[in-house]
Amino acid sequence: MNKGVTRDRIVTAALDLLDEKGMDGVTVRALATRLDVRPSALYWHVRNKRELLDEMGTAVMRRVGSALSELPPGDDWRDDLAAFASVLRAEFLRHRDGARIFSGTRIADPEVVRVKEFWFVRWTACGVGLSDADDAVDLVTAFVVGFVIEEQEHRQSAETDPARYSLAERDAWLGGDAPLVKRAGHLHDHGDQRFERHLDIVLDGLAARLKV
Amino acid sequence: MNKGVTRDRIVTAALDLLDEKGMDGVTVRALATRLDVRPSALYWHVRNKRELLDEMGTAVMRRVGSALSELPPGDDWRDDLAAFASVLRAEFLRHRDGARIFSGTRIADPEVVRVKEFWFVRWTACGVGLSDADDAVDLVTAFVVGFVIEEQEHRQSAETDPARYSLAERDAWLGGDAPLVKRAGHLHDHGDQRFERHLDIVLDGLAARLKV
DNA sequence: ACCTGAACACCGTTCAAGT
DNA sequence: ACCTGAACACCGTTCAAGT
Repeated sequence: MNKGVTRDRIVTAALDLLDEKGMDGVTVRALATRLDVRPSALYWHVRNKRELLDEMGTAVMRRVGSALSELPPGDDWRDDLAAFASVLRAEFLRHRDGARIFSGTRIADPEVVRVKEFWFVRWTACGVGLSDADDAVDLVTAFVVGFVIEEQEHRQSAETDPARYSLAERDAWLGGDAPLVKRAGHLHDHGDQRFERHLDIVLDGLAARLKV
Repeated sequence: MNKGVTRDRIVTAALDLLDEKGMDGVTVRALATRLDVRPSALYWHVRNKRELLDEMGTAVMRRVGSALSELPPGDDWRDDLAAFASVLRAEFLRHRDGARIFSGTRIADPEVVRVKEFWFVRWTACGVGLSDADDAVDLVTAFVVGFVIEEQEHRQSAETDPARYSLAERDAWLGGDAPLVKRAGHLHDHGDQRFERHLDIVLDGLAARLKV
């Protein structure tokens, strides 16, 4: 009944492995075991490990694309970009170290490209310049990547090493020479509301350029 | 004369190895060979590979901190953040895959913390709220990380696989269904001027919140 | 204090051979 | 067409033993 090791099954199993064991756990041999097959068998379906990693990234980006195309179109570029940012973050958060691992992946997946074309058509119709529109998508992407890398790093090391991000430990480590940095640490929030706030700042900056 | 394998020499050699061979080339064994010593010897100086990686990241962040403290202080928060962004990008660019590898690293290095305190003192004196100031530093950091990851990914695969980012190949791949995406690709620039432009957008967004 | 030697339990990848 | 078996050249890490 395991007859039928397809490229798709390999990629799915690899993503499961990533979530369970982390990046170091995604080995060709562990993958083979999980698919009930010998390691060398995988090389019939996939050229090498690098190609497997690319395929995993593509799968994630495909999800981003289809999640976006199922969403009702926003009222303007700002709505569209806000939706894009949220969906991208959500898909990164689904997988351990998702932002770091999948950020390099060619975002030029067909699904995502189709959505982008759709945006460009509507935005330029509203008077937004094409290269400004292109800048906007890339800038939001960069922001989300950077934000979620930090977010996941923080979450994950909070699990494995709770002391590392405890405020008390931090205060002690900082000593007496940095009172404002210390106070800022206590004001620091996390999660969705922080993301929305920072995203709004980026979109505010874009508004200055994109407005006709 | 090789008597004296210190933690510092290990980290320096590891960074050299990273630049020459890439991330996969940074192995404990290659490092030992380069230091003219047996692999197990390194474990006297360093707990494990993870600790070595952390140490590499700390070294990079220390450079960011000292580069900043040697710079003349800017006129306002915007100058300071622009300088920070440029220095951070420059240090990431010094090392292969620098942004991806070192982005997770505790930025809470003493040197960097000292610079941050200095900023906070001056900015809050100008009426900027402390938590806004903290947001600003983190937001700029996230942007730089995201921007440079994309930038390095692009540069490096342009070296190893020139076809991958050729416009002609891209146009062919896109087909006829995405004319705007295709045109946008031709308008797309790279390097310093792109960075400065995107950074300005982020700073514009921040200006709306930070101004008294 | 600092390093070697030898071992252990792993890796990714290739390729002839099987079915 | 799809998979196994066996091999190759690697990994990180531990630990007794040397100096």
